[in-house]
Amino acid sequence: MRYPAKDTAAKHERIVKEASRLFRERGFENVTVGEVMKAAGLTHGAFYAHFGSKQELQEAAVAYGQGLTASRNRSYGGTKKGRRAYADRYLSPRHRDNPGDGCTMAALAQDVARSTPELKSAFEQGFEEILSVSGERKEAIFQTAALLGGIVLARAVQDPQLSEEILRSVQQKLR
Amino acid sequence: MRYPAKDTAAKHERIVKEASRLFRERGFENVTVGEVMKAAGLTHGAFYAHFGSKQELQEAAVAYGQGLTASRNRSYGGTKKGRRAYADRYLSPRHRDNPGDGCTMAALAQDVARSTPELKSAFEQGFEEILSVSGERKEAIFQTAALLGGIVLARAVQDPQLSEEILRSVQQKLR
DNA sequence: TGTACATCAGTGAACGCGCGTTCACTGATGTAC
DNA sequence: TGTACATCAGTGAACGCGCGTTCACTGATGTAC
Repeated sequence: MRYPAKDTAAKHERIVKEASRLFRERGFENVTVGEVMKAAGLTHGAFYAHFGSKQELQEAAVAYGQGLTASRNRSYGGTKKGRRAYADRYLSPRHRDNPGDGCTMAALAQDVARSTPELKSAFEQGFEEILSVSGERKEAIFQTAALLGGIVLARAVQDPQLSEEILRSVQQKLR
Repeated sequence: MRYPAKDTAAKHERIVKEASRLFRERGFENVTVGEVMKAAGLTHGAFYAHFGSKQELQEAAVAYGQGLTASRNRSYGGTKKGRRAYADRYLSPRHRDNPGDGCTMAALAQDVARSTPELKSAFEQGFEEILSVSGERKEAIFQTAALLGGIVLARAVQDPQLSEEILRSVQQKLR
């Protein structure tokens, strides 16, 4: 049957949102199109009414996720104080343990690095937006790298104490 | 037919070595058992004479790769000067463009983060070894995070100029 | 405003391919006597 | 030292499953008159 045109955009956005969350939680390869559609409250066949391929969804999801991070950054401002507060939040156990709600770069940067130019461009565009709201450029690049590396390491080790130590060390050194 | 026992260990190591390289280049999910075995000069069926599963190979490959990084770190020493020289090499275009020969953490940390406790343990053990040869602990953790974040970002963006800028920025800030 | 009809988002079965894994088989090596 | 035989790394075909994608079909919505 034909569905209300006014709902289409909302459904589209729901697909992107759920995809972004699931991809951040598990990576592109470990999330199926079917899972994303189910999370969005639809069946898998409908997917191709919204996107040409899973690859396209990845691009939309990365762009969306980078936008979220940019918004979050913006709310802290580009001052030294703002950056420090952002760093504390970024390097928290809560962020570490909830990649699905967290930074897209911290969850998917390596997958993006191995992927297509289109996906890298989506990543890059978001990264530039993040830089543009984070104060002095070189400083912002460095802080992003340190934060990213810190949380990635904290997520990759098994021992909770070591994980905490990593978060604390990066946090302190960044002050 | 039965094969010379003296060659078995060498073949085993070749499998791990090629797996480590291929995984670093493309990630666990984008490398097949068959490809690894072909790279090692064997057919895929023989794989299960060496490993119980692909998962086990991932663990061996990460342990091996982390060992390589530890050796490299060791050769630079834990002095301030050594760390700086290491950082310059780590943040080079050459390292960025050759993940297969590069740091395992920079290539696979996010994949490890999503994987099993066993894999995280292999990663962690190597990380501790790296720390143990890198001078003052907190300093070493921070530097590792910044280097990791820097190269991961440099690999994930599409524009070569931005990529260079990221490498340079992290390099300079780390001095 | 009412009526006929074309549209197209969504459904769910099916397709086809690739991958991890299994398995029957091989035959030189290593071992027991 | 020689001989009989068991072993097992390696081969290559096959299996089974999951996934991305396709497709025939549905029927309320939107449109033309």
